[in-house]
Amino acid sequence: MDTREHIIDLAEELIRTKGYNAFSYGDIAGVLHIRNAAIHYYFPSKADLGVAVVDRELEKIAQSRVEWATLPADQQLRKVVENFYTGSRKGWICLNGSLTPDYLTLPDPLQKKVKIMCQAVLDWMTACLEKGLEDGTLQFEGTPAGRALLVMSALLSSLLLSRVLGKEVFDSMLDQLLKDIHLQNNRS
Amino acid sequence: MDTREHIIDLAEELIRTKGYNAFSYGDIAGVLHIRNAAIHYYFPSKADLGVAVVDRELEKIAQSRVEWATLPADQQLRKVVENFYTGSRKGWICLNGSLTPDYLTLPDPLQKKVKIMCQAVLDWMTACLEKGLEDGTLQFEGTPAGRALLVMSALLSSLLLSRVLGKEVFDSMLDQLLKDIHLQNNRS
DNA sequence: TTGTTTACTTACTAGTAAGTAAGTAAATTG
DNA sequence: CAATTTACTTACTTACTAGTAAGTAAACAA
Repeated sequence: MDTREHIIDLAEELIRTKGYNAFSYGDIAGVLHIRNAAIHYYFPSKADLGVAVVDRELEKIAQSRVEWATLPADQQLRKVVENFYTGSRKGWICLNGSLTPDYLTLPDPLQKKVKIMCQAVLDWMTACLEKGLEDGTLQFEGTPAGRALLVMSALLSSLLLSRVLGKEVFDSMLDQLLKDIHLQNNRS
Repeated sequence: MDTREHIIDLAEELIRTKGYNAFSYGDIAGVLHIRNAAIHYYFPSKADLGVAVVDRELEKIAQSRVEWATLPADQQLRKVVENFYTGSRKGWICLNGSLTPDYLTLPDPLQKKVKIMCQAVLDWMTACLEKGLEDGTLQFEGTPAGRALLVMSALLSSLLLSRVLGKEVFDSMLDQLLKDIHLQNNRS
């Protein structure tokens, strides 16, 4: 019954399926059976709505980091992969995969948030890989920071490409990706 | 002086910087000092223009495959990487990186072309990695098809992420990526 | 009970989008 | 030379878009 949260939910879905520039307040209003102006009441500009979506994602990331902090690195990674698997089934790409291609067209405050979000994901992934080396649950070539970029990149692209080329692509990519860090893929 | 080609040039630039949904005929008309309707003369609908951009890219891919066919696999890959490096310097992402996130919003004929383009890049990359195993210029874990997905993914994402996080990201990713296929990065 | 805030709606503006129809000057063709 | 095609322009329509201003019914607070 929380209209504000409903709006953010739908905005996230629209951004992750159609992209920031391809959705309008009308899309959301239609589903929620309210008027466009009601959305402007909560989010005066579309930029504000975009920022709210990214802010909520940033909170989720921060929460997960705390919540999973005590788990071994391989289990943390499995949980991340699980999230991407859920997205893939729904045909949703990740926020970074949706917002970074449109980066140059985004309003300034949203650009800043996207930058923060990218860095947050990368930092988390780097920390996770570092921990994996320490607790012995992961092994890979190169530095944790460099490997983190490739892992992030593969996760992002797996959603983009599997939507176009078919879901097998998602499994195939994750299989190869996890082997690169010596993590057994227990889905395939 | 070939207006038609000029229009495709600009459309490609716009798609690769701002995205398909964020550019208009007006953007192109303004630069070329012609009217919107002149663009409709060559490309009746925006879908036609999008298709023309992808078709030209498909031709370039086919041409390169033929032209480089006799080169060792590592040299072929270096040429591909060179292309991405050029894109990165200009802040252009690749067509797949731009069009796959918007996939669900694209007009049907353009969706079909994007699918064909993705598959063409993937096929070429797979063939290239296979050849690398045969001619001994490349070594990697897993199958050529699986590795090709990761290479393609890393190239695509390197452009997306380096625009947001800084150009160092591009170098860092390519370094790690090339090491995974035992190809020395002669740029860093 | 009165005043204020919350959560909207109605009605509107101004701008931009793709796309079309009709006209035209210049080049090309028969 | 006449007819036609090429490469546009002008002028327009239709459909959205984000965003705003003013109003309102219900809930809440003093």
